[in-house]
Amino acid sequence: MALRAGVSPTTVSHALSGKRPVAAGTRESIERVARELRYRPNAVARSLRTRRSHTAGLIIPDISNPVYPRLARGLQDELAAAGCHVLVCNTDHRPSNELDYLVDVLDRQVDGVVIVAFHLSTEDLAQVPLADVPLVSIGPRLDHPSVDLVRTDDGAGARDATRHRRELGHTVGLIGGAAGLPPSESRAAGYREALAAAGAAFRPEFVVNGDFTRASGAAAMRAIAALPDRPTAIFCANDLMAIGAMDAARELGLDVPRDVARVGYDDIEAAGLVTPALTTVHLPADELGAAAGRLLRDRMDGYAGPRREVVISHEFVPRASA
Amino acid sequence: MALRAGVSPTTVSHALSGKRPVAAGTRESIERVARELRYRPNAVARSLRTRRSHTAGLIIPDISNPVYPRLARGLQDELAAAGCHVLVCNTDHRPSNELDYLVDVLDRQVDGVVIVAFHLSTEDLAQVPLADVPLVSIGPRLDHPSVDLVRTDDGAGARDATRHRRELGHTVGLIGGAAGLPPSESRAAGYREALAAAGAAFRPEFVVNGDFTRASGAAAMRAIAALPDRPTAIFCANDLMAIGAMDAARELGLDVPRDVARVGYDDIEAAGLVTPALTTVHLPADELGAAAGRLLRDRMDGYAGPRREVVISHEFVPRASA
DNA sequence: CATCCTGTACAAATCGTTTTGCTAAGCTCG
DNA sequence: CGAGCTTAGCAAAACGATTTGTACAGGATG
Repeated sequence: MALRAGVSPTTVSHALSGKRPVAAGTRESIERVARELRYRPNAVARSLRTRRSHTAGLIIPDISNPVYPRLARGLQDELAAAGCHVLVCNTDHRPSNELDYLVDVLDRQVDGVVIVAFHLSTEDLAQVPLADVPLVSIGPRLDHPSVDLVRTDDGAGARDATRHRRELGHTVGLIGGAAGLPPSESRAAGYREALAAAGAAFRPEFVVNGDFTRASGAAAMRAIAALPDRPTAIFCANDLMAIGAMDAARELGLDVPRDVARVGYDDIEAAGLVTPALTTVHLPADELGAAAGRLLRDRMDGYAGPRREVVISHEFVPRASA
Repeated sequence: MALRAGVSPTTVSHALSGKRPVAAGTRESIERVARELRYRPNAVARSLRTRRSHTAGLIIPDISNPVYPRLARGLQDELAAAGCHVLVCNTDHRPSNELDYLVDVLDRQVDGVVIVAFHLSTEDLAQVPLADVPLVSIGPRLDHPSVDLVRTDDGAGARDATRHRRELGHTVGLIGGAAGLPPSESRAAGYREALAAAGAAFRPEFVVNGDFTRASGAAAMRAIAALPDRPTAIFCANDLMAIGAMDAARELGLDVPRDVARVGYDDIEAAGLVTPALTTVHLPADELGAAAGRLLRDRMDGYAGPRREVVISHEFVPRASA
């Protein structure tokens, strides 16, 4: 490029970036040559020198889980405004992948990372040379000076859902998520709190755990249906399990929602499409992604203050009338 | 790193890559220092030198459209085997974005690109300095020596769907997609072909176009329902519109599927969850992504033969009995 | 006229690797 | 003992940009 324009690389850089003045004639001729040659600066070389890759990493369990595309989109839209692209990594819930992918994207000199961590701990994070790459955790709290947090109050969402069913006169069971995962724990905790607040007894046999899949929700429902006095409503830790529970209830000849009212969590698209429509707690995935993007952008723009925490409010979405 | 180990960068590189023999003692001491320092080679610098970024670009309309996460996942799994990460770009169907993002990822020296192009033409592509970066088009055929193609036979899928309804004795209408888009055209063509093959008249008033959204499907259904002798079945160019059509039919007091049988296209998750379940044509998005990933990998591994074309077979999925 | 300033463009260093060519030392073998 | 081979490691170039310091010319100013 510089050769063809008959000037030094320095001048080309200054002409195209405008960081230093270049004589009008020279600049025009550089621009002309650039156009003729369809010159495009090599982003890798630029990144090496400037230490900015205009790339962020997004580490999630699985992009084909319907919650994450919305989250990804919220993040991407926010970062696109900063000319930043997103590298998407699926951990498939394998604990080691969270750390491995984090290190991997850091090797690539990303300008920031957003992670939905199910297993990564503050101690794991201490081993990672984060340097001053900003990181946003969506969900769990990670203690580190440059790690911000975005979360929803899942416990409150679960409380709302459970309370709502109680107020309609139901006894409420729980189909929980996989044990040990943060959303399982907080949603189960909210369920218990709502029962306690209402002065209702917690009945361990009303609680069966699944693993967030539709099939596991069906299996859990079959287990609960077999109880001599089963609950009349079920709060499920996510929509897919609630839909699975509905599958099973129907197979067993139960009427939904008369015999078994369900409440889900997440508000995936299918929640509004099944019949009867699924009452659920809306998880504003796009807002989570967008909030994470904004926190990242602040840091990229130089924010270096204390760690921040953003709580995105959930919304209870009553749908079926029962 | 080299300083701390007391050897030259050359030796470090050889020791860690194994490209040239290094004395056992030296290698061990380098490995020890690397471990102590948690040394990780800078991927950007490496890419600059080796001209391989271990990154691919994926250009799609919108990751939050439920077809694309599956496609993305298929691609990512295939490329992960080659240590390749994926940069996801959403064009939002804006024509200029397809070209802009393509150029953008090429600037970043990606090792390959997969694009679901709705507007990009062979001529547009000729302006892009592809060099020898492999590109896979999912859908439309783009003429260029290093561009491979993966597609489904949408026309055949549409024919199957339409024929099936005809054989059940229905008159069949069409809710098409946005005019000018490849899937709209081929699916509409398949619809006409099936009618022609059955010796049935093509009735223009039975065809209303939407834009692939649920709301547009509902609007189209209302238009069709207003006809004096409306068709008894509707083939919709995608599932979302079919679900929208069902919304509208119900609002109008029509029984689904007795009064209006619908067939969709894509087989999104919700298709199996609505009641009655939606008969549809399964679009194997994950296989499309995986096939694209394999074609890319071949090229990265040195394949330089003629352009290839892979057709992924669709599958007709009858669900509602009507 | 000497000095200072301004505008313009270049040279050289830098980012952190990989790659190629080379040197030096040690060993083998006729 | 010298030619030839092997082994081990380094120097330097390269990748393609950005950044900083500097040189040179010409004009303004005292």
